[in-house]
Amino acid sequence: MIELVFPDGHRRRYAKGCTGADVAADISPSLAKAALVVELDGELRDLNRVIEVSGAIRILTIRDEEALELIRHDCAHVLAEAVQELFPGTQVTIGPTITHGFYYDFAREDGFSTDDFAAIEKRMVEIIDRDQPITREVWSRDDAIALFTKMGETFKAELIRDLPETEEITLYRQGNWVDLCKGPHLPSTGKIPKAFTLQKLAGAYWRGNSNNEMLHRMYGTAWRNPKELRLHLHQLEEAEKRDHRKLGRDMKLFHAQDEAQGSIFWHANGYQIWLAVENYIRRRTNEDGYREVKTPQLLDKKFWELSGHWEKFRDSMFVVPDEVPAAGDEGPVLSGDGPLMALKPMNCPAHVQIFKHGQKSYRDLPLRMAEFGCCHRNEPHGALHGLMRVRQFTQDDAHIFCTDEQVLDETIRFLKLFASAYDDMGLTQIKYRLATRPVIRAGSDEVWDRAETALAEALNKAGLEYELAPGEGAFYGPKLEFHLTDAIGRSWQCGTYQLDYVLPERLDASYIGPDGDKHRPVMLHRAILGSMERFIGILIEHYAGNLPLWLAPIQVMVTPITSDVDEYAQQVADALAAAGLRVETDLRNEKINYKIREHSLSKIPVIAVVGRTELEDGSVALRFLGAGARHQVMMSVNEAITRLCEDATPPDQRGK
RNA sequence: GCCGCAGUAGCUCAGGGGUAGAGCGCAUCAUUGGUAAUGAUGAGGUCGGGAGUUCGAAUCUCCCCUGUGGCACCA
Repeated sequence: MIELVFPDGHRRRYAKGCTGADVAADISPSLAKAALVVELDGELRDLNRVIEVSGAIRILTIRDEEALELIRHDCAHVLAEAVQELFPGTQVTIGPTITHGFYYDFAREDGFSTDDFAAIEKRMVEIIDRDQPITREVWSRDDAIALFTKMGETFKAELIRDLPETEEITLYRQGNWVDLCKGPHLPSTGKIPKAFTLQKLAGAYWRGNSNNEMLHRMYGTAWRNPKELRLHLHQLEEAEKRDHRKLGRDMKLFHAQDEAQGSIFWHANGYQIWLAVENYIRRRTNEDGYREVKTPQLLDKKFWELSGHWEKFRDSMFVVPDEVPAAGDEGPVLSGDGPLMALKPMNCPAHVQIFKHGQKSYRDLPLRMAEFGCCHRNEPHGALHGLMRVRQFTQDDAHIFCTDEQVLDETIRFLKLFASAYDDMGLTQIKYRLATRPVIRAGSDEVWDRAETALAEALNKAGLEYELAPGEGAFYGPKLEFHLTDAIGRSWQCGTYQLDYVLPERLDASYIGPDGDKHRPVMLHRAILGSMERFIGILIEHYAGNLPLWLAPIQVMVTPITSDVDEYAQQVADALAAAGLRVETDLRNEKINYKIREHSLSKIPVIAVVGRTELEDGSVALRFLGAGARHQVMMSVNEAITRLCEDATPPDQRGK
């Protein structure tokens, strides 16, 4: 006999060799029907798997989050079975669950089209209707490899071969279809709710390596019931409305066009956001002991050779020959013989040149050198994405030259500045990552040990939770990465903080120590926002375009109701503008309803409505975005100025 | 760069081997209206580019470009 303990503390004794299904049936017929999987001492197991030992048991139904995960996993299996039935010769590979759904990677010469989805979904429903039991089998490694090899499933055979020796090899069978899988699974295909849909088709490299074969990945989403599915699809549509590319058009912020692929044309409204953000960071860094510099766009290739980037990243640099182009139309414009320069992809070597200019003393350290540096990188075409991934971008960059002993304090100091800036911007969901030494790297292990320890200690002292990203550091040092999420849940790196013992060496930067000898400084590369472009994209999506007043391009729209008050409207606008607010007037011959709608849709935070009443008593009616007409407030022009100026003050200047 | 999808008016999109469509926007006129679309009239596109099939291509085929969703990459 064994004894099972239930979540409510009850204990029951069962014959050794009973299954989860037996236990559920023993409790109630309805539970027997609803049970999908059991959790035994924290391990999820198939309902029909024999329970050999005593332990804590939990019987999971569709209401449990873990069960939803299983449903998604089973959906992936059913998808694979459907695809193999419909497209003979297709090989299966892996099919895990992801947030909100699942995918499955297939190998097939001819690939697939989204036009195939309807037929595949129909077959999936048929497989569910077959309600075939899903059974677990334990196989020996060699037999399993032989089985899949015989079936022509070379990818599966490779997977098994690479499993650790200790791993138990389990196969799951549903009807005639069999797959290598760790499990667990639902008892039968019929338990899968018909609340799934295939969403998209994409290429994905086998084992994530671009040298390997390209597989065909089908993504799907699956839920407990059709209502949940509909809700999820609706949420996706809503999220798309926050897309910065769409809002960028609607709010007249920026555009991109073929002739400057991957670069942004900032319109007046968009550039106003840029300026507000840039000036904010400029104030914050100045206050924190940085000095701002400006360095050249075009630099001789020797700097990139020295830094090591020429070797590693030359294929994504814009290289420019230093040569007078041919004046005539005949023949090539450039001979190609000129010495090579490159548009800077980063600011570091240029900052080192400033550091090296004139002798530096240990008394100058830490030396914090900042630049809003415009950089160019020839990103792969498939990587370009709105403002998030561009070929020309501006970093709120800075380099701190310091001694080894100063690294910890500087890191803590930076983390404080960083956290406070993001707080002011209203961004709270930040993922901190510590990226450690990559396989190919410069510098000794001892140096890396020291650098990684310093960053981890600073994070701990700053009280920040972080995740480790082993092997993802830069070749010259470990990094801290600061990631933010866009409207549809994609994660983007914004800020960065990198420790570098290599570049000062390679570019021969030194300072005179108290001992009178030359020493190497440590270089800290850091950016709070990262790329201005990407950060603004994130801000737009975070606020769904409804930017706080201090960031909004147009803060107030003064709108007369009839044309008799046009002159007064202009006076009000002039008074607000004189107080430093960004104001426009809408004197068009349109009805007030129309104007309110239009300015609300273009996300202008405050509409100042003026009519005859306001003209008579020298007032304005302020209508705030999202609050509606009921919450509008009447006040004198002077009161409006006081109130709006207060709201429009950047967070770092409040109370000053 | 790789795989899927898309490209028709400024924007959103319909259409589809035989004279290019709608709504919004824009222009003009009328209207002066108190809080999310006033009405009328008009202008605007050789349907992303190139080649091919055809009597005839925006439509079919191929190549290229760009965008887009992923994958890979991201100093």
